[in-house]
Amino acid sequence: MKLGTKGRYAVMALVDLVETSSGEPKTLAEIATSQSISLSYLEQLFAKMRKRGVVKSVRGPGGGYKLSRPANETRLSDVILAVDEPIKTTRCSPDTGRGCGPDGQRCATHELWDALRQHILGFLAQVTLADVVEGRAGSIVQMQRIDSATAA
Amino acid sequence: MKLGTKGRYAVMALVDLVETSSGEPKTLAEIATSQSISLSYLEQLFAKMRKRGVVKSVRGPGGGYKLSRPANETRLSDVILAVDEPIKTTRCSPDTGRGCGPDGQRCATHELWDALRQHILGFLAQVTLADVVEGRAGSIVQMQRIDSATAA
DNA sequence: AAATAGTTGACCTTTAAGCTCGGGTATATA
DNA sequence: TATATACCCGAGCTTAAAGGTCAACTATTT
Repeated sequence: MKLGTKGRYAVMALVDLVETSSGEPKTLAEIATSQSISLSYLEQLFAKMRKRGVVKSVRGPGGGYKLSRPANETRLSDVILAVDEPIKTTRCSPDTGRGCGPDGQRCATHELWDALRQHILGFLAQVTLADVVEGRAGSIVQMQRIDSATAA
Repeated sequence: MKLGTKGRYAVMALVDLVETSSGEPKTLAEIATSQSISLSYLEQLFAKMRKRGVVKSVRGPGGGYKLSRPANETRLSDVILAVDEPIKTTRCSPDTGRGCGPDGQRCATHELWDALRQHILGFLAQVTLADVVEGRAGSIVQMQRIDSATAA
């Protein structure tokens, strides 16, 4: 997970795209102006989203971008994974060789961060663009401890 | 949320502390060696955790650090919040003035990131140090979509 | 007093996030 | 076929912050 500005800008731009949708593709220049984001930066973000199939592009005059699928089928996890690159929660493994020894303890925390990452992705996969636009993003996902023992 | 190395190192160090616990306080120098983390860096982390009440220190010869409370009552959210400082999911509000106009659209995404942050914290609050040590951190928290409408 | 061990804060170093620039390629209209 | 529009792409700059070190100090025990 990254959760930098890229993900934020991408979602903001897509929200803008949904709200002003009219069937016709919308140009990045318009979005850049109304959201005050650099055009070049937007181009990078949309290029990535296009590769991931989140949006479609129409070239030439009158062209622009459209969502590939309806807003209520566009998951935020797709958006974030498209623009915010891989992930890197651990430096273990064949990285620096530091931390994480061969003593087995390594995997205890390793497993934890994996679980957290999965959890975040799970959340984002449950929320769609439509949820965000319609302001119900905050109250859609519920969470609870499964386990019985040792809960303080 | 931050989720940098600080949080990782802090948890690793505390796991080490729990696993080798014997009632007696443990010195940072020992942890530094066995986890191959810089001593000075550890000192910074533990100082923060002490201020937050996660650990207690004992000074002088024979001194060191101990957990303030049992491992199964030490929540990871306390640890992370102690070492990984504030949070900063949005640049809206009176920051740069960019993004987030007075057009109301601002709060749509704003609310989303808040929800995500809350969700992450919620997760970390459900998992204790004991969970990590005993390797059950991965399968403790469950999540589901509440809402009925519009789920794709 | 002497050794141990925590405490503090300034400061250096490196990475990568964030953003810009300049040139290219496709397509639609005239 | 010319021209304007708008997407496409990759190199590269800049800066904030994350990651980590150093040195000096204070408290406590033996």
